[in-house]
Amino acid sequence: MNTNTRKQPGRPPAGADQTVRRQLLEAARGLFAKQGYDAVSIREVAEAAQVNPAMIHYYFGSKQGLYEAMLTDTFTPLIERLSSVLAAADDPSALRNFFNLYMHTLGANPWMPPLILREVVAEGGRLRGWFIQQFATKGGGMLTRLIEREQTAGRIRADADPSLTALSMVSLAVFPFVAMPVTREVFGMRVKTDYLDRLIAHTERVFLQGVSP
Amino acid sequence: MNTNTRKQPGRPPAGADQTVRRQLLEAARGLFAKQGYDAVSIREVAEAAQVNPAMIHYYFGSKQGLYEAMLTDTFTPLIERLSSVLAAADDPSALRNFFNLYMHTLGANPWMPPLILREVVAEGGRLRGWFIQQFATKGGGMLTRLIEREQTAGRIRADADPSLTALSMVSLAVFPFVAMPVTREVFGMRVKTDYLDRLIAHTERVFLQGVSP
DNA sequence: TATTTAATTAATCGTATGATTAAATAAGTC
DNA sequence: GACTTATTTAATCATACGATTAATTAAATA
Repeated sequence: MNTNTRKQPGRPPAGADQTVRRQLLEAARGLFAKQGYDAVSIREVAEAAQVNPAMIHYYFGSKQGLYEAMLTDTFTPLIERLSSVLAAADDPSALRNFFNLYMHTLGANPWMPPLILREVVAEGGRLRGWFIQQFATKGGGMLTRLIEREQTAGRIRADADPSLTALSMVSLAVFPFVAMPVTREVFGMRVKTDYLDRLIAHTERVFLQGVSP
Repeated sequence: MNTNTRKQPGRPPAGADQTVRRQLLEAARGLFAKQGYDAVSIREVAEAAQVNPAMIHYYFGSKQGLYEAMLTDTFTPLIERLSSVLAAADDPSALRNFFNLYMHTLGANPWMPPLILREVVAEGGRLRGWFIQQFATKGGGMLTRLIEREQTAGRIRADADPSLTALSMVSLAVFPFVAMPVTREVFGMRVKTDYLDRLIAHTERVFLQGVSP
């Protein structure tokens, strides 16, 4: 990918993209997602990005700064896309659309599930508060309201608790991805090209049928 | 709890229980579950257990030794109980029994979900291999076979993929617990005494109805 | 051309950590 | 009572880590 000569000291030409900054963000995302914050040293990140360790402090101030920059850089687009889908939730296929976008996004970005696991779900996750504000209070509340709307429309049985129903939906949609490496071995699943589609179709049906009147 | 005088140097009386060892295991379980392996220093564990840091090496050889001892001490009983329930899976309520034991156990031992998250589900979890061998290959295979049996009995629709069905079941049963601190805030759930029972009843119904013919 | 600014490098600092050791204490063993 | 064994303590070691600094390079600016 990087066929140019190695970065050399000295002021870069005008209009140059900050490739070093981006290399650091990407290396950090991969390593932090796989090993966790504490287990990764800034020296490792620098080596993976093929830059000098001091560059981390030059661009991000500290290890913590690099980490937080990587997190916002990673999750902001996801949050925005999900929110927009949930916002346009008037049509009857909104639930199905949400399922598809959510699961396809997770499937297409393999580093997302482990990061969400560490930063949102796990105890002491640094993104939990931010995530709850950004997505949950907004998106989660919207998800609950979407389910209530589906209930009044008669597509979801009326005696189901909306919050618990939303939780079931998220469970079905998220867990298969965060647990993918385990479930593969446990249930002997092969990674075929159509696995993701079969998983989504199956999950969608289990949920919709499970909460139908 | 510990009203006796502080432990003093010198050989203990015969038949004395190794309280220091047990205190270390319990302190380690709480801290490691909450903060993760790297974030916890042996000095913290020793302080929480009110013993000298060198005791960790005396009893367990190393931090790693303490950690692994704590993990086996914690998960061996769980594995055994789940396996035994899955083994006696001839009666028609086996699925319901599994749901109840599984979710009640997780609900009754709050340190289990975060530990499972870190050690089994998360990338690089130290227990993953062992867990897959112990529970998954055995228990997971049994779970899949149980579902196949339910299919031939006509209680689960025949066109459902057994592996994906097992995955849906585990998703519904596990995720609410590992994500409990988040979902509480996201969906505005209050921790009432009957929350666990309502959660189990709801989840059980969503699954059974979702996979019914 | 002279000066300033942006980027990169190598070297180093202070600290927290896991680990180890030798000494001290007290019960068991003969 | 001599001495062996089990447990606890305090002190110390080596190291890896995050962080900082001063020097170096080259483009921008004037």
